[in-house]
Amino acid sequence: MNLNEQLDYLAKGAVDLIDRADLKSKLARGKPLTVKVGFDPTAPDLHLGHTVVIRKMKHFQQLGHRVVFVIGDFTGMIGDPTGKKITRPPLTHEEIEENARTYERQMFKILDPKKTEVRFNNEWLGALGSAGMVKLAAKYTLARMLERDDFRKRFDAHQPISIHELLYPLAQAYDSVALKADVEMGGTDQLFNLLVGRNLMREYGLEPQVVLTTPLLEGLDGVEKMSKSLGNYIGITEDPQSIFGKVMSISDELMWKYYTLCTDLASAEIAKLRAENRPMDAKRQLAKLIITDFHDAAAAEKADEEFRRIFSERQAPTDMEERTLPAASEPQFLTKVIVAAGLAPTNKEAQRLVAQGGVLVDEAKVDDPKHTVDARPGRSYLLKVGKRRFARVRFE
RNA sequence: GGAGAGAUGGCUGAGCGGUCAAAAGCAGCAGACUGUAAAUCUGCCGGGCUUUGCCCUACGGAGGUUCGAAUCCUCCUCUCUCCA
Repeated sequence: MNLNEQLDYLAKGAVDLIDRADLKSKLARGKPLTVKVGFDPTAPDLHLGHTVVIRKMKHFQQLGHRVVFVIGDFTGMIGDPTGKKITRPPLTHEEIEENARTYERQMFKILDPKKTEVRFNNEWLGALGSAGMVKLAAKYTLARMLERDDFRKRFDAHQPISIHELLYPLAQAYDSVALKADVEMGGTDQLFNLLVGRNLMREYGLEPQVVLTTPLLEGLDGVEKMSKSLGNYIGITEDPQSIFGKVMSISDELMWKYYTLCTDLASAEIAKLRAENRPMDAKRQLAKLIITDFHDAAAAEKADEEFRRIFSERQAPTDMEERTLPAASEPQFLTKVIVAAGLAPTNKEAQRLVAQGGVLVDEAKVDDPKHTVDARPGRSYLLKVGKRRFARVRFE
């Protein structure tokens, strides 16, 4: 790739790039750049939303640059100010180690371990001491801190801003100083913090880092940003079948954003796919690409086949859970069997499902909530509840 | 320190002392349709019970008034706003 192609490749999907000319001149030197991204040590379960920036890290790696994955064990004590719960109890050393290992396990599905450095920012921030912290704080002013949107809003609204919250952007910025970062990346919500890094580096007489922000990825609902607490996420460690299904469940419109942010396809290729106007095929392809990243191509193919089998052809999956239930001489209510097999949480729910025609026993619809099944030893049934819950139950 | 507002089902948010298992929206689930677990439409959406009904639990917590309270009173806990 020539210089401009490299620039385009790295800028794909980015929201802010500050600034392009700086990045260009850094790249032009032909030396590996230090690319830094910080992660919160308290939430080590990565999902597709996190992969947006991780994928961008990979792009830098592909071009031969050095990527530093900073685990904010020091900044984690402060917690990025949100105006809500502020100070967090510090994690123990063991917890941090454990979280770091989890991070590594997950992010190396995407990143090249050989080109990735993992660092903890307590290494240099802890060493600073209180005197060092005061010196650091002396480099910045309140007025500049209030440029940050949420600080400004809280200040204007007379809501509390604790002093230590002001330290967070500074501490994060100091990471860039300590690492002599050439580039720092983060979500769009990180823009202010990243820019503080740029300013602080100037204060320390270093060449300011380039700032690149990536969009926040909407979750499966297409509205809220993807997050574990909202349950609208695709986890990096999920099984292929679930990932496939979840991808298929996003809206046709949202799919293109996922293509841009969660695959390595070039913008032109994505535009071409879109022009073909075969959303289902495009979405299947997307699902397979994502699964290939976290598992492998064979798993992706298998998930696709299973999906077609179950939803397009409405057949039972090839391998499904088998549940053994205690036999009884008396016939048992189907609803109870459904609950016992773990296909519905409560009897009431099972009744509803049956009444609404969502239950098939051995491929035949049963819509009588009082339906009973023979439960003598050796009897076995294929249960289908709703579109995607299957189990074979056997009475022993 | 003082004054005031509020706490309702996963979330947002209505609720007249009885007709409230509690409006509405969102999320979720099911069905229909389909090109997908897209979109759209319809239904369901605390739990138990061999169930056209009965019984539990539920409106921040504890008491009280009442034949009857999410709705009234008292105290407590928590959140927020304003004044100092």
